[in-house]
Amino acid sequence: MYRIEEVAKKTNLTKRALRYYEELGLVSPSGRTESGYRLYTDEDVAHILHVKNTRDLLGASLQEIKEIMDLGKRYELLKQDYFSDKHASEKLRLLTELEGTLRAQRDVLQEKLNKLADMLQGYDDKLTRITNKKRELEKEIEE
Amino acid sequence: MYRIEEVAKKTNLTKRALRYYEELGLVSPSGRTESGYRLYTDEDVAHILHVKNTRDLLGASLQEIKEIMDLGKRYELLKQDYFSDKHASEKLRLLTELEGTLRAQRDVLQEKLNKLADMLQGYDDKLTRITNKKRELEKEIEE
DNA sequence: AGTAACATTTACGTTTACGTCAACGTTAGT
DNA sequence: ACTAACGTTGACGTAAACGTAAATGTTACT
Repeated sequence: MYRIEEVAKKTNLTKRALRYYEELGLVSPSGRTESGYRLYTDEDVAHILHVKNTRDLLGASLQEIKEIMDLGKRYELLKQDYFSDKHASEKLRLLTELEGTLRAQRDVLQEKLNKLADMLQGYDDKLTRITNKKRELEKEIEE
Repeated sequence: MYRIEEVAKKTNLTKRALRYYEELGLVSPSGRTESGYRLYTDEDVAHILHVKNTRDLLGASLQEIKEIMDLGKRYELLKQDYFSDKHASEKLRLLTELEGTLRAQRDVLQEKLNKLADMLQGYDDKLTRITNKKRELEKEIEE
């Protein structure tokens, strides 16, 4: 179990950001000491990193991230009462909703991936042009 | 030449955003009508799209984007006085600086690309698991 | 036992990236 | 010639994502 500063270092977030994320209901430490210090598990840290990646890579707002995760949690809850067939159709509905949003997110990611690849190619082209230019200049100077 | 609303539609930015970018020195319309209306060329639009992509994909702040582009412009300026060998070493210095920042940006992009690919894989896995689960549930309901 | 380094909550402050009027001029269609 | 739709420049407002300071308690070391 880690205290907040450890987690801040591990995740490269500030302590304030961690508390803020908790305030939004995005991440919660698994426990507290008797005196009230937050205690995070490795699992908590992994979760935080996932949130951070979603923010950085998908470019989603913290609210959006929360909504995605709440959807997942709602399903996990339903999953619990496994043996109540009564709720099978309800499960199916939720699952379909979850599938929809996930597929949408996936498509956004795919789109970003494509654009990123293009952009990277552009950078590489520019870099080789610069390298050539540098060689030219170095020759020019030598003389 | 397009007026601002056209450009807003083409780039999927608001008119306010376009003016704001201009205020920051990020993008300027190539011309104005006699009465003061902004006029953008296709080249301007392409530039704006590049800025937008850099913001969305690299996740850079508008200030950072400006700094990157200013560096490029500084080089373009030096490039102008092509025949003054006197400045060859100065060119080389600027070029090396430019190369450095570009390479850094490239590495960030590469890193993001890798993480994005991972994340995408994660989504796909989750989606196939959900699809299976749905099939299960559908069977269960039929009976 | 003292103290430096860590933690807590509360609350106000700040930056970025625009949104939203207001007051006013321009363009274009009928 | 009128009017709707578009443009301009201020200038103030705002949401998100924290930063920062204050007041206070806790750990841990010497």
